[in-house]
Amino acid sequence: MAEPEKKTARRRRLPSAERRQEFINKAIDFFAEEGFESSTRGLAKRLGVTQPLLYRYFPSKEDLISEVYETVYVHRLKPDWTEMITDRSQPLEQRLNRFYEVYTDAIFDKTWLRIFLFSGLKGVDINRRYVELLRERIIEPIVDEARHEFGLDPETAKDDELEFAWVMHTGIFYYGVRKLIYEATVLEDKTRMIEDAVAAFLLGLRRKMVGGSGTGPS
Amino acid sequence: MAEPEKKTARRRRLPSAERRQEFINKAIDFFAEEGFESSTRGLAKRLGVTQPLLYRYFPSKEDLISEVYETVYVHRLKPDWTEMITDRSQPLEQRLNRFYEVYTDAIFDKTWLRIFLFSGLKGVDINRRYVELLRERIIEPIVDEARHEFGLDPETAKDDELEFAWVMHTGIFYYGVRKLIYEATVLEDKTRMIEDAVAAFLLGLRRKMVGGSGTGPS
DNA sequence: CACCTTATTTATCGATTGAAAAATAACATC
DNA sequence: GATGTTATTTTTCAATCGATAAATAAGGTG
Repeated sequence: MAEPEKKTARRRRLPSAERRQEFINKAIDFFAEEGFESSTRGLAKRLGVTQPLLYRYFPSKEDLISEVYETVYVHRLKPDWTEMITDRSQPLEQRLNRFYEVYTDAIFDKTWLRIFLFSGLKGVDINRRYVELLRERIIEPIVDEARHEFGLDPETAKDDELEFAWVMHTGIFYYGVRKLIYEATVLEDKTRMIEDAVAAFLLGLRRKMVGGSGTGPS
Repeated sequence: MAEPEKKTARRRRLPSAERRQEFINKAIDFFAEEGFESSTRGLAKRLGVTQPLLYRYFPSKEDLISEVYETVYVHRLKPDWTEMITDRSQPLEQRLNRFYEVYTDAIFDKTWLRIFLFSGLKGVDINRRYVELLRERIIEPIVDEARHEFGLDPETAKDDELEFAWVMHTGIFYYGVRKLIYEATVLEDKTRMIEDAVAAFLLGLRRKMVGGSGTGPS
């Protein structure tokens, strides 16, 4: 009465290169949701293939994870970010607003943020490299441009100025974390959030660099 | 020739209450370092006891983890934080500087930050509750005090003002993450970092609330 | 159609996991 | 010092882990 029940599952037999990339892409989503401690069997199930097949394409789970990191981080890197910040044909405030609009469009992605946070907690090397890259290509250029704006020597950026830029940057960054990771209620107007942060940053930086209006109401 | 090799390890046989608390306290450090996926055997080894003993005190690994969360979060809660912010006998800027000095002293701890970040990624309920508590006891009071300072109705705090306070707050918070989790080089002068952030926050907020000095240099 | 390559599955291994059951020894009390 | 309680260890189990070896079938080439 029961049907013949063909046991052997259909095999799609994709060419190697595509298959490999498909595995990596879906592994990114999988590990971002479940964490890197999740099993290769769970991943294979989601992929619709058997678990040993993964080992045809990656020598070990760790190698697969490395490729996940590499792909995730590399794909978000836009080399023209620095140019957006240093393009003096526009006012600095406008440049920063535009940059953070674009930057947050790139990284405010649930998968990316989770991978970033996971890798940071694990002390993975690529996370450190990314943070260093941020400093070189974003934080330092921002402070340099601000010093230029205020007529100071760009070469002598102070540590507290860089720190101040970090605080603004990570404050904006964490808006995405609160929204997409903690799923908290945030201001829906992202542009407004950025403009307020950038404006306060420049106000505060000018106060630090060239003195100026105090803070108290008196 | 070999010595008698007494097999049975010495047993300390601590009273139940102390033992339990000792387990929780050391479990906090253990899971903060190794992550919550680490084995109960690894934990027992660090505790200097056998693994099944853990199950005398906690019905399951998950129950132990819950106690870890509870202990970590509860121990950091200082109910007088709100009072520090709302004590109008001092200028607001001074209050905020003092509050963030104390607050960061409390949470800039490698173990606490790691547990917080882990629990956030896992979507644990207590993390959400903590963030909501932050809003009620810190973020909203800050904005209310600022509105009072600028002669506005404290009851009509706008969403963008709360968001702006969040950005400053999380920017300060992330200074600790960069230093203790990413082990990045940060400005050693924490007080300076706080003062700059708070000053810029108040400058920016006054600009938002009552208008005032623009940002551009012209 | 025959043949070869290789993508994929089946089956399995040893290690490790959370957890339970049973044995044992430390301590309190009389 | 005998006795009962219970903290602790020893032993063990079933499930799951990453990984390997062998069997199988899909597809290309002649």
